Amino acid sequence: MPKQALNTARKQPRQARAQATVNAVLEATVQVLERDGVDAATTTRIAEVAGVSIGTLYQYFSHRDAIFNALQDREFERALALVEGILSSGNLERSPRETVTAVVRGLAATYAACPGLHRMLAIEGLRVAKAERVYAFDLRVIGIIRHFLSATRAPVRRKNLDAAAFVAYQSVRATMLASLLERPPGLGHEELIAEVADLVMRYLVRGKGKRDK
Amino acid sequence: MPKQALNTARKQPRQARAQATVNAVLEATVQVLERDGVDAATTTRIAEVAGVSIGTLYQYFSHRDAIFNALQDREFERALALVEGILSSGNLERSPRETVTAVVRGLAATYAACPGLHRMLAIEGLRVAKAERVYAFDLRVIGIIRHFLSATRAPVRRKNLDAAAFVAYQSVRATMLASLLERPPGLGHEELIAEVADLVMRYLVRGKGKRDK
Amino acid sequence: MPKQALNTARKQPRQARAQATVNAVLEATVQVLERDGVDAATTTRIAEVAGVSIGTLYQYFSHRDAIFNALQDREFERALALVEGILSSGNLERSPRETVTAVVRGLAATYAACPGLHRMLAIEGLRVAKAERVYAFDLRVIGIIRHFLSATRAPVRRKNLDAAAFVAYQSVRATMLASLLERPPGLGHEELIAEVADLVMRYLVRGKGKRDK
Amino acid sequence: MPKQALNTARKQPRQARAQATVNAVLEATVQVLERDGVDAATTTRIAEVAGVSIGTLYQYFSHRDAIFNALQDREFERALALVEGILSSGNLERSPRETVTAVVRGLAATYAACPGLHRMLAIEGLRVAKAERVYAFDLRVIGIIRHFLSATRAPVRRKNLDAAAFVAYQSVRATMLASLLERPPGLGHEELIAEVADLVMRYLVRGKGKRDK
DNA sequence: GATGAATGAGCGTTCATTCAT
DNA sequence: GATGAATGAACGCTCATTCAT
Repeated sequence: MPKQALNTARKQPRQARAQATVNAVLEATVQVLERDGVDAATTTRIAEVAGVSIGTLYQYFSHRDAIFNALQDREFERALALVEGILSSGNLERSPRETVTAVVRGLAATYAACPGLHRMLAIEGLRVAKAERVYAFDLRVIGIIRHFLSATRAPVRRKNLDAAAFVAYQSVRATMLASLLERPPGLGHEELIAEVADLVMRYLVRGKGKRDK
Repeated sequence: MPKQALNTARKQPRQARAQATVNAVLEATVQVLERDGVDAATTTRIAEVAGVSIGTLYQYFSHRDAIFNALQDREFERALALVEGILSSGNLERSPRETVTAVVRGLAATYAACPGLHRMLAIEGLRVAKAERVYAFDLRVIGIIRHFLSATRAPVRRKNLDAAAFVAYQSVRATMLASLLERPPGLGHEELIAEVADLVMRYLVRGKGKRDK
Repeated sequence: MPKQALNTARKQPRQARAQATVNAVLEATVQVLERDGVDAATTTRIAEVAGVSIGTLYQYFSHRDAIFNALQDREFERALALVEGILSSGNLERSPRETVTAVVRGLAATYAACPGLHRMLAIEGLRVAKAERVYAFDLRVIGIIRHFLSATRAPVRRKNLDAAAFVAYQSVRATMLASLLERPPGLGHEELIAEVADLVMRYLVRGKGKRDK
Repeated sequence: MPKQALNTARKQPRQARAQATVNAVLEATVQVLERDGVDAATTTRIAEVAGVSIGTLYQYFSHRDAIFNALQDREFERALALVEGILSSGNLERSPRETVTAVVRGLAATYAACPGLHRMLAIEGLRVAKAERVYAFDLRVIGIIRHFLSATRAPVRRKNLDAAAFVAYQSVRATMLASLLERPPGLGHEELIAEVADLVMRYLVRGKGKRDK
């Protein structure tokens, strides 16, 4: 079972050159997304930027959405790894606030690294056709959070851990993304992270206001 | 004060029939959005469902986006009125939790009334071209929330009211919309409202856990 | 036989108000042509500028081209009257150069009064559908010029008077219009008139160089 | 030096098939123009006649006008080459009348080869948007004529050579085109050429009446 | 495998014209 | 007569996708 399978990939890129092409297309897409926005991300443009012919592109991606899906998978995987890494048992000794802050900061950094990409991912995630994929991802995040909440020594306030994980995740995600795209004035990056972390902390953990250790 | 201002210069409906047409187009768009999703909302389809020729549609909307914009305005106005109604000074005597719950429930109801529409609104709101409109709306919501926070007798915990309003609004919005579109299992509607209300309450108000009155 | 019959007119405007409407439409068309060019001369726009509803416009002009045709008739009539006035027997005593210059200057003034209109007329005149109308007009001009050439006491050089009239007319017309629309530098208005007059003079009249009286 | 430069950035035809397609489109346009006139020259029709899909057409021409522009360039270049060839220094020994007649005849032949095309070119040339292109061309013709006038041994009568070139060019152009489109009776082709040549000769050259050698 | 020319369904939009009020 | 809301054929154009070379 390959760790990163393109669901709709036409062929398993076994050769190095093939993998290089796939990467080139993926990177090109991100680049186009960042530089010119969603609407510019046509297959022609992507192939062009990737330095590859449109025919070659279609040899590795059965249709345009497959590229977006691959990108989505990649980001999902990345986000999952991030969250999992921080919430893994090894960090159970850290203070809850530190842990939460680390997750929020990590997610914020992920979004900030390529806002255009995440803008697209957010748009695509809202299409009915993509609902399943997003939902599957959400379930995995929730699973991880849920597991952490039931393992942590911190006094968790919530009863319904699934609900808590969902609410916490959506709140963090939406707020960080919105702040990145709208850039509201009077809201510094660090301050926002602190606010969101506090939002989540107070929601999840009993008696853990700002001044508590 | 025009009852329904079209953003782009186009014929102002002077006859009753004209206003009916505008409404028909707007309703048709919502219908298409609900039934078939964003991608089906072509001008041809909308005109068809509205029982109107494409030419007529263009008499009242200078371009397709103008329809979406009108819908956005309508929903924005609706949401604003809702929030403002609940947070207005008349409700200062209510318990903070009741107030917050009312807002969350109201927003949830608004979204639930036409999820497809709000899905589209969310997508459009993510397009760079629409950033300004969304931002302007956000500022107004923030203003209302901010005003409430500084007027309420409840002990507000936050220092930066703008940040608090932004974080609270985005969290509520995203969570309610996501739950509507993804329908995660094990998360009843009322339970979700209670969770989100609690999230916001603990974040905003000092010492107001669930069991407090 | 009405002196100015609109060939495709729907009704004879017997009442004063009707005639006023026809004029308003015609003037509005000229205005739009001058201010915004040919492509802006839509029926809607014309009706708007004329202060008349589109329905009313169509009560006096069976189709858009009827407006253009009326304008063409009007300008043709105007040009014809001008040329005829100058070339009429009463002016036979004037020096040929004066006569020719007067015609050239008159035509130039006519074009300069509303370049946009004549631009449109030139364009329309090139459409196959309009060939007949232009041809009929040309025949009339040629007739007038021809008559003058056979009546003048000046020594006419040409044998084929029809050919001469045609060549002279087309040359004057094209040069004056082109200079108006392209405004070539280093070519003053008066200088151009003198040049064109000289072109025609030398072509038509024997031994009538610039320095001859 | 690209053999055929498209004004607007579009795929440069690298394969032989591509160049064939470009030619097919251009030829198809001329054909449509000749057979059915300007108004029939829709992109769909052109593609159809070219035996090519509409998409293919747009691979080589960024918009419909680009086709017309390419055709304009081609004809401009052709006319320029013709005039330049005849007025080049090698022909200085020929009698002026022969030279002028050659130019007039050449231009007449060019127009007669595809009247529909030149009708369209004339119409397009009258659009404000195209003024620059026409003007640029006119400047080039004028330059060539001017250069010839200052190099010829024939006694040139005009002082302002720019004006003379402009007037002469416009006269020839307009008369030849009008005669082609209107086909006035009693005016044979050769006779017209002789008339126009005489018009220009008498205007430009001193003491060179018909019977002079 | 790679290429890129070719495809065409389908989109948004315009505007001359009609006709119920 | 006058109005202007409604009409819809037709246009220019895009872009994901295919397939001969």
